Amino acid sequence: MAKNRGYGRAETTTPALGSLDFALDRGSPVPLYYQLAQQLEAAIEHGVLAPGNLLGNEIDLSVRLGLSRPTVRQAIQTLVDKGLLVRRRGVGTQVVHSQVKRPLELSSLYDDLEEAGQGPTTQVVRNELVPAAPDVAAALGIAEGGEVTVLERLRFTHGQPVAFLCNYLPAGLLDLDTARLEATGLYRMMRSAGITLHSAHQTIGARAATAEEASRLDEKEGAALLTMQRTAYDDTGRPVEYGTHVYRASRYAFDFQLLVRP
Amino acid sequence: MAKNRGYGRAETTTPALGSLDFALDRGSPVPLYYQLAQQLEAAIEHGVLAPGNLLGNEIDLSVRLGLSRPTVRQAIQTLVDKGLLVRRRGVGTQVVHSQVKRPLELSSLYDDLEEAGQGPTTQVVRNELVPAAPDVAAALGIAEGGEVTVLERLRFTHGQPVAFLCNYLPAGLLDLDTARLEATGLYRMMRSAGITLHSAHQTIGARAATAEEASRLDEKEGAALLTMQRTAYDDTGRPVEYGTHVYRASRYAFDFQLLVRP
DNA sequence: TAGTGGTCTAGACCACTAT
DNA sequence: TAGTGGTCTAGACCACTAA
Repeated sequence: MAKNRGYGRAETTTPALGSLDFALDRGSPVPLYYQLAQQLEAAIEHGVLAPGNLLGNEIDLSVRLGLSRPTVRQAIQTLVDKGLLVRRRGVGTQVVHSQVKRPLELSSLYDDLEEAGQGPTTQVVRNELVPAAPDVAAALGIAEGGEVTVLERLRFTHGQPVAFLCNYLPAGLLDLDTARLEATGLYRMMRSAGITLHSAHQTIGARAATAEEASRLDEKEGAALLTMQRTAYDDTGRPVEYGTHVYRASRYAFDFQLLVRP
Repeated sequence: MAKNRGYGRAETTTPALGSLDFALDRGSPVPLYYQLAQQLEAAIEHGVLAPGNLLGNEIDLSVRLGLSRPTVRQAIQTLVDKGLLVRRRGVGTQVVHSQVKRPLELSSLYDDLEEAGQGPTTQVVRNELVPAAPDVAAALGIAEGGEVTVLERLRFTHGQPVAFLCNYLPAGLLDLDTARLEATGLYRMMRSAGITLHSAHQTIGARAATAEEASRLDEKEGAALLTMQRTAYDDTGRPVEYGTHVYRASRYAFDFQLLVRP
């Protein structure tokens, strides 16, 4: 009995990849497996490798490319991790039917808006050192009453307010120049300060706007707002930012791609 | 100049791990790297390996365990992928300071509620075959007007409505028995039918409740609701489900853990 | 300079899938 | 049965970090 579904599409189409030539540069500092992965990804992106296409077995590939099998496997694995390829024992490696574009990102509102061509601007409302409230202290792993930077910003696109952002950061983590904060996003400033974000915990909810929020965001009192709380961690697992954000639901929604880890 | 932050914690604590003994069973069908990864994870979970602890270099580890270095690396890599360990060239491998519990999940409302001890129940409002509307057809990659199953459910906890779920599935994908749908979740039914979810695209937003939604969810008209649209794909990338969900913001919020892929 | 992880090789055997 | 990916070994050299 097939454990399978009644609506089929051909599992394989063409063996393909025969004439595909990959240019590997052994002199480059870029790892060989990475060069291969990039070129495979480009081939998939450009449709040279169509969904359902088999990639050919790893041994042949490694011989043709003059690489060892583990190296080829490493290249393939990175694309499997990205969700572009699927491996099936006894079958082969094939291009996933429907592609996943953004595997997952710790999204930055500023980057999101800029990418969407929304020309974001920022107005810093508050930027000072304060003693940590209990929730902030807990989120940042700091003693209650310890110094933290509080940052309140209004974000606009096309002159319209989109969100009110309140963030807390460990004091001294970063030079939070107000002018730079208005010219770029917080995450970009952290990145350029050598802080690499690694993970985050997010809670997304909704509620009605208070009178104050309504006036700040140019909504009516009681309008639906989207809320997000986020704690972000750097690559050693130290909390580097805790934020409470409020978005106008009429102008913003969260959009992600999820991958299920096997 | 240090690219580093002014609030420090010691980078390393104890070399540790000296007496930690791992039991590897070569007769087991479970891969060696996986056995090692599990035992390392358990040691971290139980605090035997504390945050900041160095793991000792890979060569020594492999000698001590009687494994080859690539096998040990593979074990470590899976934990790095999970966000439990950090590797630094020239430094070593250490346990992340603040741990990430759920790296990421394609969350199922039913499972979420059950896990939270909320005893979810479901009422199937509608379960029939209909021709696909344009948006549904586009999401499922099916011809417009083609047959799809439409499923409308109300989900409760403690007798209170939490969400109204509307899902579309390719016709014939799954046997959608109403009784089973009321006893369990849709994703569980898909999983037990051999469909392995692989990725999904989600949009989360908010809006005010319409009169109809308000009466269904026991809210007032205009109350803030949390909305989600999701298209889920199986491991070959075929869309297997498209859904439009509405949650009572007063009773539900989305909660995730995000990992940034390097 | 010594020690670490990052990359790479050239094999081997096994488990699973399809025919 | 033939072909595939999954796992594993025992080395090698390099790039980076810290002292």
